[in-house]
Parts: sequence; C-alpha cells; structure tokens
Amino acid sequence: MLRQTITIKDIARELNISVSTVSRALRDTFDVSPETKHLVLEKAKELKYKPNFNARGLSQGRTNNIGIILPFITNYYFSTVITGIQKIAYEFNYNIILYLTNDSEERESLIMSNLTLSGLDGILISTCASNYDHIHEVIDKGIPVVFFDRTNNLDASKVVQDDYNGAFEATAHLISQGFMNIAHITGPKDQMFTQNRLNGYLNALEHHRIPIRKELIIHNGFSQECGADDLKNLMEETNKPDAIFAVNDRKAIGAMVQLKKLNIQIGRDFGVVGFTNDPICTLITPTLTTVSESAFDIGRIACELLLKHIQKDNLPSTEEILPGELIIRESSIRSTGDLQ
Amino acid sequence: MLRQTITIKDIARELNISVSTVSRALRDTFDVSPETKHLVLEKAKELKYKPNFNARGLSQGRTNNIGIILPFITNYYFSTVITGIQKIAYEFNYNIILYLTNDSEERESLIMSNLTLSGLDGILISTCASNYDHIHEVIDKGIPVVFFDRTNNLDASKVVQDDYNGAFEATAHLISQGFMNIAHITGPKDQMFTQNRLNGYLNALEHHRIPIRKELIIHNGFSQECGADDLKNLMEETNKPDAIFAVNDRKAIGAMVQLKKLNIQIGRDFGVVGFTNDPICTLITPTLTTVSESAFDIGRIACELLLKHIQKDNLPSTEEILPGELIIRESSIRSTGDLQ
DNA sequence: TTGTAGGCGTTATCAC
DNA sequence: GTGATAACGCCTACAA
Repeated sequence: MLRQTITIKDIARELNISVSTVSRALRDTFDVSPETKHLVLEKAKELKYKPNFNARGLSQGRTNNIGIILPFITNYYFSTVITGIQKIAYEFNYNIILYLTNDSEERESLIMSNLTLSGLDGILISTCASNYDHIHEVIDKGIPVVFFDRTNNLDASKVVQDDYNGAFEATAHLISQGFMNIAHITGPKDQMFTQNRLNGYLNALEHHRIPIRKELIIHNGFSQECGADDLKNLMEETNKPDAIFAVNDRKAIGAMVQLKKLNIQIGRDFGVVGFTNDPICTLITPTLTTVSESAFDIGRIACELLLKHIQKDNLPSTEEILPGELIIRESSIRSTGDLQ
Repeated sequence: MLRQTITIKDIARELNISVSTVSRALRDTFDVSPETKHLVLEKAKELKYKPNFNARGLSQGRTNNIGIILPFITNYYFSTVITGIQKIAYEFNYNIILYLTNDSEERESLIMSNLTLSGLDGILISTCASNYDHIHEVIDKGIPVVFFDRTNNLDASKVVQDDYNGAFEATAHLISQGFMNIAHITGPKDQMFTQNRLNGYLNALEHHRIPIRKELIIHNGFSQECGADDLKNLMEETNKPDAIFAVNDRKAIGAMVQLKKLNIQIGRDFGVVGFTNDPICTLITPTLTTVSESAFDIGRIACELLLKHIQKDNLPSTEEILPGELIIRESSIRSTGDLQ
C-alpha cells in the first residue's frame, strides 16, 4: 500500500520543465513541440501517471460523469438500456453514475435536488414523477438532461419508443384475431408512455368501430402481481373480456399465470399481448405476443444525444421516436389453442 | 440557464464571516458557536448551496464514489446485486459508478488500469479474469477492493454464496429422485465459483457411490444458448444422461428448451436443476428446481464491507459465505411427469 | 514553444 | 470561536 500519487509536478521535475508544459503535452494541445510531448508521454507512462479527476474537474468545471436516474434495473428493459448507455459512455470516456428511484417520486426528487453541476456533466432520466419541479430545478442549474422511456411535456430532449403505434398495432392484431372484448391493463394515469399506449389502444378500437368499455381499462402498478390482480378483477365483471393488451410484458405474464389458474386456454380462448419483448416471452408457455422495444438503441441514442448537449451549450431539444415491432407468438393466435 | 454556482464564499460574504467558519459550520465541527452554525445553515438553505464534490475530493483526497465492475447487468442475479449495493451506497452518501466488462478479461484489465484512487474510493468487483495482474495493480495503489460472486484466491475481502453446498444439495436431490446419469453443464474452468459448484457435484456423486463420468461434465459459456448446445451434445453420447445439474438457471433453461424440442418429458424422464433462482424459474413450464442465491444481500453485504475498508485503512480481509437454499419445483420431480 | 502565476471550491493549520 | 492562509492537482491566461 503505497498511496504514492504521481502528479504532473513529478513529471515536470524529472524532466526539468514546467508543469504547464507537461499539462499541455498530456492534453495534446497544438502548441507544444513534438519532442517535449514525446518525452512527457514517455515519462508519464514510466511513472504510471494517472490524472486526478477531482483536480481536473475543479479547474475545468466538468467531471466526465453522467448520471442515470431510473426506477429499477432489475428488468430486461432498463438493464438493457443501461447497457446501451454504458457502451457509448465508455467509448467517450465518460463514467456513469447510477441512481435508483424505486419508482418513488419522493426519492427521485430527493436524489435530483442533491445533484450539482459540480458532480455531473449531464443526466439521463426515466422519470416516475408527475410533478416536475425537481427536474426544472436541475435544468435551471444548467445541467443538460435527456429523457428516455418515461418522459413528460417539458422542453427537453427525449428518446422514446413509439408507444402509440405499438399499442395501436397490438390492439388491431387482437381484433384481427376475432377478439371483441379487449381489456387494457396499464400503469398509473400520469405517465406519458402509459397515456400513449392507452391512446393507441383506444384509437385501434375506434378505428374498428368497437365500442369502448371503460370498465375494461384498469390502471394499477407495473408489476407481474398487479397484472394477476387486474385479470382477477376483470374476470369478476359480468361482461368478461376475451383478450388483454397489457402495458408491458410483466403484467401480461401476471395475467397469463392467473388465466392458467382459471384453466382458460390462452390463445384459443383468450388473447394476450404484452409490450417490451422481454426474452421471457419466448420461454413462457404459450409464448407471448408483444411489441418489441429497442432498449439498447434507446440507451445508445439517449447517451449520444446527451453528450452532444454537454458539448454544445444551447443545442435545441430534439425528440427521437424509435419504432417498435409487433411480434406475433402463440398467446394471441386462436389456432394454436391446444398448446399450453 | 444561469450556471450560477453558490460557494461557501458567497455564504461567508453575505454573513460577513470567514469561509473557514462557514466550512466548519457546514461540516458540523464542534468548535463553532451554535448561533453561527444556525445562521450559516439558514443562509445555505436560502441560497440553495450545494457542496462542490471535486473541490472537497481534491482537498480531502476522496470522492465518495465507488466503482462496480461486473460482466453484465442484463440478468436477474447481477441487477439484483447492484440494487443491494445501491441501497447501502445511497444511505451512506456514496455514488456508484458502473463498469461493464462484457465478460472480457481484456476489457476488465483495461478498465481497471485506468482507475485511480483520485476517482474512486473503492471497488466492488465480480471478475471474469484468470490472470490477476490488473487487480493486484489496483490493490497496490491502495484502493480498497471487495470481491463478490466471482472471486479468486487473492488476499482480499470476498462475499459469495455457498456454491459448494448448493451444488452438493442440488445433485443429491437429483440422486434422491432416482436419476443415475447426472450431467453437469457449467462455465469456464478457471472461475472459482464454477470450480466450487463442480466440486459440490462431484462430491455428491462420490458420497452416493455413483461413478463419475467425465464425458458428462461440459465446460462452455454461461448463456442460455450454451445450455442448449451442451444438452444437444450430451444427447449424442451413446450413454445418455437422464438428468442435468446446470451451473446457472440460464443454462438450465437452454437445456429445457432443447429437451422440449426432443420431446423428452422434463421431470418424469429427465431431471433438471439450475442455480440462482431467477424469477423465470416459476414461469417456465415445468417450473425449474434451483438453488437460490441471496443476490440482494450479497450486494448489500459487499458494499457494507467495502465501506468499512474505506474507513479503516488496514482492516484485515474477511470472507463472507451466504447460504443458498435448494428450491424444489417440477423439473426434478418424477411424479409430475405429465405437466409440461 | 515554454514558463509564471493565479484560480477552481474546499479543507486544514495555524494564529489570534 | 474565528479568521487568514496555504495546500490539493490541474488548467489557462499572460508574459517571455
């Protein structure tokens, strides 16, 4: 344990030149002679010099850290988004700092109010909030923010999947399979992506002149358990649904588990469609029809966008919408009724 | 966009006191009068003062950042470990910086050789390496390191699950169900946890006087696809296995997918046991017997341990082994043969 | 092309 | 109890 820290001073001393020259050589600025630069780089390698990020950050006003704020990482979608973010961040020499809100608005607000420009060059966020004061506060501080997945109506850059069209197609597909009483089990009302998927569902029904039945639309949490509960409640209606479009795969799977318990043949007698394309869709029986989201690309693009905002101060906000794709599997096809 | 940064100087000026007093008051040191402290705290809140971490880190030589280095986050185990780490880190006001190695030793080495004490107070790592030079290098720099899950024989603190006993129990369970030709599909040989699970498997066989057949032990990657491939290869043996103990649930599931294609009745005719207790175990048909790992606790405990090492310079290394638990489900029980 | 000096925001070491 | 002042390591005018 030596804790010896090599600084540019050490290099300067050994080479009998000034620290500013060393600093310039290391940063590859134009105004330093090739020989000096070479000497400095050699010596730096020899001494195993590593820059001190605190010092650099302090003098330059930046840190090369970007923050990611999101509800969870224990699911396919978010962990894949992060992987996409990480790829870009790593390429451009940025570190990512992870903050988990646990889907708590209070927690999210608390985390953000403690963030400073001194600790973070920018933020990527999938917000769970319905009130945006804390986000405004951060933006006002001058910290670049890019939203992904769960956004809002603030003027900021966003990267999302095409929730509306995905939901429209999913619902239209169920209709095309002859399902007439399609329920929608979804999340809290105040989420933007939830609203978009709901609208896709509603417009698909309208478009096919199927009457909308409010009692078939259930707002609840996003978890598998919530999906199971929602289905249970729906099946207690006098006029039961014959299909479900779920806001995500988790809830769809919760519903499937419940349907199996009720001995209802998924596919043949009851259509189920999810959203995300979690790998589990192909493993569960019957396999689950869903709308795929390009989670990795969303992370990648969001990070690229954030880096642009960090580099250029007043870059106008942009909104990127990535198309989804309906992936038809057994859970929504009537002819494969005797699988399960 | 104001980018106005409030510093202790601003507070000092407004209150007509010195910066050192402000600094003391904010840090709650004993030698400052209650009134002054009160005034400072009030003013800090009024001006929305936030400390500059770069400056603090520079003068104190620490950052309140800890690094997590692991292969992936897109699976249940690792994402849950991180969630555990995050909980503790957040409580103690530490940020976590995420590095993904993609299971590449080269990448891991590259990442670590760029880490410095100036950027990180400590490191939590699940290593994919077989050569530990880069890890030694970091430890020699004086950066505290705690290993979790994938460890090695270095003298450092470790937090792992009880791989040996979990594997022993899993194998013994298959034997108790009457399976006699139990294969083991696992990962690369040079991983410690892989070795431990292999040893548990081998000793369980020995203990029940079942001859060990080397051709039933397959080293390959950790993915679901590898599991499917392994099974395919095993079934081409003249003396086929009648059960599999997989090093993790992913591989077990890959094997199950393949068994289904071959129309082999899992449970009744072929036993399968995994390791991890990924939630998918209860969703797949038939449900998968497995050894549960306390992923969240491993993260929690590893982080707590790291913080202790950060606080106390020469704390002796400790090794924490968390017990697993065999969770018996359909895939290993002969009597439920006609599920699937 | 190189060197000098001041500053980034905070903490620590002295005096007072 | 409080206030100067010098670090911490690096960057960046400005001067040479």
